[in-house]
Order: sequence, then structure tokens, then C-alpha cells
Amino acid sequence: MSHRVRLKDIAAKTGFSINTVSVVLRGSSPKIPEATRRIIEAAARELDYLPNALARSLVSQRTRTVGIVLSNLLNPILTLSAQLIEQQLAEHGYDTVIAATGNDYLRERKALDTLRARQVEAILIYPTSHARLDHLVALRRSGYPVLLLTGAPAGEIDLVSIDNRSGSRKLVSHLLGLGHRRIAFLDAGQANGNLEKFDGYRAAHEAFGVAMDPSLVLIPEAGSSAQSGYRSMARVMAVAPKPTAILASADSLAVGILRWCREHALDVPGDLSVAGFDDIEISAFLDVPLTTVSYPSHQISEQAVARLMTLIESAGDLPPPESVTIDPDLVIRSSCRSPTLTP
Amino acid sequence: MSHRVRLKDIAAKTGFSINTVSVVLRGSSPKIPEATRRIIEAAARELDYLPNALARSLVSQRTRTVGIVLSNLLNPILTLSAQLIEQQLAEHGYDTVIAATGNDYLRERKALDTLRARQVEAILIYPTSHARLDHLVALRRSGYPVLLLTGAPAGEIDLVSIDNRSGSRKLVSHLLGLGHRRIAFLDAGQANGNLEKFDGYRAAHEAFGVAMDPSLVLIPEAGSSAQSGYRSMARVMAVAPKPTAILASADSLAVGILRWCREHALDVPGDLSVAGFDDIEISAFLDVPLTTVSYPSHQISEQAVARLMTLIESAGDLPPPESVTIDPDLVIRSSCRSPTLTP
DNA sequence: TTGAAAGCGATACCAT
DNA sequence: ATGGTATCGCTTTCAA
Repeated sequence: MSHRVRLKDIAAKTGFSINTVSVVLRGSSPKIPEATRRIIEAAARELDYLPNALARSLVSQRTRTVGIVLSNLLNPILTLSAQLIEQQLAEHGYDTVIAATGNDYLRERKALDTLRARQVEAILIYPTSHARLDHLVALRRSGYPVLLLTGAPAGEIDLVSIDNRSGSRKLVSHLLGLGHRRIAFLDAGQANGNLEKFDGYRAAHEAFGVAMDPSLVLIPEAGSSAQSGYRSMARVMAVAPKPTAILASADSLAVGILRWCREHALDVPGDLSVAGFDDIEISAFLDVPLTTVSYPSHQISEQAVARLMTLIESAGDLPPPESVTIDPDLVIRSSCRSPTLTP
Repeated sequence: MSHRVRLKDIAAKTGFSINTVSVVLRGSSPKIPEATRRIIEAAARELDYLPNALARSLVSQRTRTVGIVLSNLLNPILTLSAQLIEQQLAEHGYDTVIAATGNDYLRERKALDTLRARQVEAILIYPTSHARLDHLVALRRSGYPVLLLTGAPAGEIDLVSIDNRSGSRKLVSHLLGLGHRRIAFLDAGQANGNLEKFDGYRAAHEAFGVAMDPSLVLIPEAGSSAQSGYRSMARVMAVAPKPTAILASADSLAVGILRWCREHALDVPGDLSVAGFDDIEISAFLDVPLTTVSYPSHQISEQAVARLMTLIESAGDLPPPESVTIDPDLVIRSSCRSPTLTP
């Protein structure tokens, strides 16, 4: 940890007591003569003094730090939210430390422990799975402020999230409204928001009185990368009868899908409609601009931070968990249109 | 910071001294009878004991933590590296805390101070600017392990970085070799690797004995987003005589450029060749797969971590700074070809 | 084997 | 106005 400058050092150098130095340096209360103040401040600057946050927090019992756990650093949706959250937290006087879990449940548990051991005052998290939340629920029950940034309201834990079910339902309704009857759903791993997305998919079908074909619901081999979308297409198009539209659970998947279509001379949206989720930046810039569902990062980060502040300030007895769910907008571009009538 | 379980609590509960509890819980040295050990461990588990890292580090004078400062959380090149670095650091028994600066120099300084105050044992950084490094140099001079993840060798501070100059030179040589004589260079802000990239651009021209036209070197209004690339195109194509190729300092810019070309019925690469830097995932999936320069994240993270370990272990007297520069590969796809002969 | 005591760096309370 | 002293939670001698 090295030879750092401590209060003691600047006390020695100036001849004042550690105490006086501490008081001066933190601009705290009593009236210290200008002279002393200047001497001490000069010494501190000269020595490049930086308070030891560990020691400080140990006694103050406050770290003014919150942790944010990200399941995937490569997902711009998550990192954007993290960035926004960090900024807003800073405005409230809180530091943020980010921990990444690489979508690994064990690493998630470890990150949580590390963060807690470091005494962060609250934790925001994009969990690796919507299904395994018990450790978080337990944490919250023990009185620790924890806030989920994705998931469905469960009542056990605070949540500020996009309403994936609603977004999915809107999108699928749009497709159904266009006349599609065979809509493939490419679910990127059973893990995350996709349970809700599938639920919306189902709900839309029901509302339209259209029967779903389970063989149209596929899971890509791995992750939600463009690569993975690309690789899944052979399977998707092997289903008979062929789908007339395909809904990818993430725009990144759709990117791969579009590429595949191009290579196989499949016109989008002429031969096949394609839609995604997230509205990442490139979605608007693709060869065929993508119809998708927006991701309300700004609203999520804003509400999450607001809620987190009340949780932190309620020190000790947390209010009962609350769920805020933000309804996303449909973003209609040109990758979807009515199916041609020749099957 | 709340009502946490301390050694004291489990000592009280079991009747042993704090000391014994501490020794047992950390599996440390002396031979403790199985009986005591079990009692204490059971109590710890029951109480959900988690050691206070602040207190622990305060006395041990070690945090086994390194900080990584990212200028931009939205750049997949940076976040990928961060992810890889975090994993490798974990294998060495170190935790990583990530701080984002949103490309803001002041926030960068603040992040550095916060990290240091938290006693991280070393700092890895993608600085906001290649030009303002004095604070980092000063830090390093004071004996703090700091490692730059981008930049040109300056000898003042450790560096593990892509060789942007070489990458740029290769790419521009490729274009020149194809017969292009008017190659626009879209520099995303004077800030980062672009000094080196421009240098490579210049070097290639010199090597080919081709005069550069300064009016072909443009700076987009803001950042290196697709949006920004798109917006710059009007200016690029207004230069007379028109360029036959355009080199964007980031693939993300190129995405916007390609979109603009499509909207303006400009064929790529028929009418205009387009190239970028980074080889981000979508570059291979675009309408016109992009010729670009790869970014060696794996090599960078590996070498950076290796170097960092020796810096940390040399506790006290750091070895003189070293620069490692990794030569990137040219990735030739289909967005560039020889210019048509009709100007 | 187990425990008492000192100390890490900073803060806060109470004197002076 | 300035300084002593106890304390935060834990580790580390050093005794017993």
C-alpha cells in the first residue's frame, strides 16, 4: 500500500497536533486562525496529502459509495445505464464502483461479497439471471439496500426496470397487426428479460386469437451476439412452414440475422420481417433500419437513483420493496412489413 | 454502513476471544482444535459474517485491489479489455474496481484520487487524452504503479498499447497500394489514438511519395458515434476534388458513413472505399463488411496484467517505465477496392 | 491452544 | 484555538 502521507506526517512537519491538522484539512467546524490554517494547508499540498478513505470510513461508518454489478460489460444497454447512474449518483455525493460478472452466477456472488466487504452502502444490479434471485432477496431481507435493474416485479426486492413483457407484446402485436401469423422468436438464452419477452409474445398471440407454434421459438447456441444471431438462422429457416417474421430478443442478434438474409438473398422486409429489442445505436444505421423496442436507460437510471437514495437514507429500517416498471416505446423503422401472400 | 456482524459478535456468541475467532476464520497458522474451529465456523455462518475489508486492509496495508479507469464505457474496445483484465487479475488474486470518466478530464482526476484514497495498489487507465498525461506521470514518479492502456511510448510511464501508428500506416498503405490518391481521414476528436493514427497516415503517404491534402483531414463535430460519422459525410464529400477513399478513426464512425453512402446512392466500394479501426463485432456483419484494423484486446490485457504484477510486487522501488506496443493486423474485407478511373 | 494488548489512519468528544 | 484519548474492525506480536 506504500509509504503514503498521513495526518501524522503533516502534523510532524507543522508542529501541530494530528487533531488540529484533521480539523483544518476537512474544513470542519471550530474557528482556526488563518495563520494555522494556511500553514497546514500548505504542508498538505506540498506533501500531496490524500486522506485514507479506509481509515476515514472505518470510523465514520460511511463510505458514500454504491456498487453496481453488471452482468455484461459488452452490452451497451447496461453500460449506458451504468454511466448515467454513476453521473447521477455523483450529483448526490456518492461514488460508484462497478463490478462485472461476465454473466457468471458464481462471479456475481463473489462480486456481491466483495462489494459488501468494502462496505458499499447499497447495490444496484443487473443480475445474471432473472431466475436466481434468492441471494439478493436474502441480502435485502437482512436490511441491505439492493435494487434490481432488470426483471419482473416480485415484491421481494426493489426493482426499476423496463417492462419487457409490455414491449414484447407491443412489438408482436405490431407484427400480428401487419398480418404475420408465423413469427419466430429468437430467445437469447433462457436467462434474462426473455422470460418476460416470451410472455409478451404469448399474450399478443392470445389477444389476436392466433395459435403459437412452439417450433418457432428457438434458442441460439450462445449469447446474444451478432454471430449468434447469424448462426441461428439456418435453424430458424428450416422450420416448416417457414416464419414470415422473426423477432430477436436483442438488436445485436438481429444484426446477424440481417447479414444472413443478405447472404441468402432473402429480402428484408420483402421476404422476411425482422425486429429486435433495445434500439442500440446501430439499429438505425443498418442496411435495413431495424424495427425495435427502445430501452429507456435515462428513465431507469433516474428512477433507480432516486429510489436508491431513499433506501440509503432510511438507514436501518428499509421501506417495503417497490417495483417500478417502465413501459418502452415501439420504434418502427423499415425492417417489418406485411407478409406477401404467397406462402 | 449498518449493523454488521463483527468478529466481536461471533466472539461473544461462542465465548472465545476475538483473536481466536479471527485466527480460525481466516484459516491462519496455529493448530486450533477441530472442536473450536467448528463451533466458530458454525457461528460465523449462522451470523452471515463477512469481514470488513476496510478494517482488514487498514492493518494489513494491502487491499489486493487494482483500479481501472475507463474513458468511455460505451466503447466496446475498452470494455472488452476491462473485462479481460478483470478476469486475469482475479486469477492473480486481485479484485478490480472500475471507474468511468465519461471522457472528462476533471472526472478522470477525481476518479484517480478516489481510487488512490481507497488504496488500490495500482491503476490501469485509458486516459481521456493522450496529450494530458502529466498528472499520471507525476503519480508514477511518486512511486505509484500506473499503466497506460493507450498512447504512444513516452518513456515516462508504463504503457501497453496497440501501435496505432503502425496500424494506420498499414491501412493507408493498403489504400494507396490499391491506387487511391485522395484518402480522407476522419479523426474522431483530437484526443486519443488519433495523433498516432494521423502520423501513420502521413508516414504512408510519404513512403508512397504521395502528397497529402490537408483539406481531406476532417474532425467530426462530436465523438466517434455512428451518428457523428453520418453527420460528417456532407463535409467530407464537399471537398473538391472528392476523395476516393475515406478512413475513419473508428469502425463506429464508419457505420454512419456507410449509411450515408447508402442514402446518397454512393456505392461502397464502387464509388468510395471506406475503412475503419477496431474491428468491432458488427464490422463483419455490415451491409458492406468493413476493411479495418484489429484491436488486440487479448494481447493488451495479458501483457498489461503481467506488467502490472511486476510493478506491484516491486513494492517501493519501481523499475523504470517500459513501453509495450502491439502491432495490429489489417483486416481486409470488402469495403475497399481500387478507385474507378473516372474522377 | 488461546488471549491481551498494541496499532493501522482518521474522527469525535471532551478538556484545556 | 488546540490537543488527548477513545474508537472503528481487524491483524499481529507476545504471553500465558
